[in-house]
Amino acid sequence: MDKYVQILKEHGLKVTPQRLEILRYLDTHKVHPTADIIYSELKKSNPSLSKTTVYNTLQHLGEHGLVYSLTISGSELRFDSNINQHHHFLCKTCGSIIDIDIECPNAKKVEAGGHRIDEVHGYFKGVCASCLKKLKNGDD
Amino acid sequence: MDKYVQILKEHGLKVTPQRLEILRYLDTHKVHPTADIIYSELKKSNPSLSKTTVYNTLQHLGEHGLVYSLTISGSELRFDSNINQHHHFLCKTCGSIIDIDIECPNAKKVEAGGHRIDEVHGYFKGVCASCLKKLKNGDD
DNA sequence: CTGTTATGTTGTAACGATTACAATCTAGGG
DNA sequence: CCCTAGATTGTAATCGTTACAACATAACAG
Repeated sequence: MDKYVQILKEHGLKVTPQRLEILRYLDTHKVHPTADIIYSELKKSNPSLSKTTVYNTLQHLGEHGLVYSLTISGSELRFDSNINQHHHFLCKTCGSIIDIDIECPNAKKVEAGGHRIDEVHGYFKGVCASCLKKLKNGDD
Repeated sequence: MDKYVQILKEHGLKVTPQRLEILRYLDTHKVHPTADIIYSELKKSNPSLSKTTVYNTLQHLGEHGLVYSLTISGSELRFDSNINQHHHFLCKTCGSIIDIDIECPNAKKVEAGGHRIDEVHGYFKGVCASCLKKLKNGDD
């Protein structure tokens, strides 16, 4: 059985072509796309796709822990299908979001305050190594 | 001289009644308000206040490091006048944002990757201690 | 104190991301 | 194969934020 069909079934979600395509897209394009990017890309092969479907599906997948939404940019949500705990770096020059493979060692302290943690987001913002290099070369 | 007048002058910003009021509001209401909350509250004493002024001022203050904007909610910016490094907890039940007084020990690792870090955001989302207590009592 | 000017303020309109809604369609069980 | 709950679609509405142009004012020079 198709990998994505199986994932949906395991979570009790109805299997539809749209959901399969969105799942596949997220799994094969790990660049933290926005809903609009997903919509635009998938519309190429499925012109009747609705943006509402993309939003609905992303929400459903999120409720089932299959995707994770990042608020790092502040103006739009970005979606990540990598569920392992990791942090993100946003380059304010080129706009790219880079995975940072570290976990937060502080969570336990927060739980010690009596709160229940469902999500941990670690965001760093600045200028990425690649853009820094370009800036330096520009100075010559 | 007024504390807020001094802050503005130190940063080369023109001193206007609007800016003073916004600065004062942020300094005396450390609840991470949205631009709209600041606007609504200050409009009571200054009915001619424009929302654009609030946004412009918040942006200016941000550029001068006097306020810090949080993207924790994903749908709106929230503003914090506490410049010391700390993290935030968003309660998905009551919506409140709680300061978590810890620093991120991971920043050095990110810098080791060659990136330049300007901002560090640590967000936890879940249910706060107070809401958890209420939920428990409700079970009785 | 007064005139000048750069800068700040205001109100309205535009914008972009997201959500609401109602009509239509379809996956999946019986 | 049929039924129905749930999914999809398209449009319109909403919300936070930004753009813009007219007007007002802070700050500085004289």
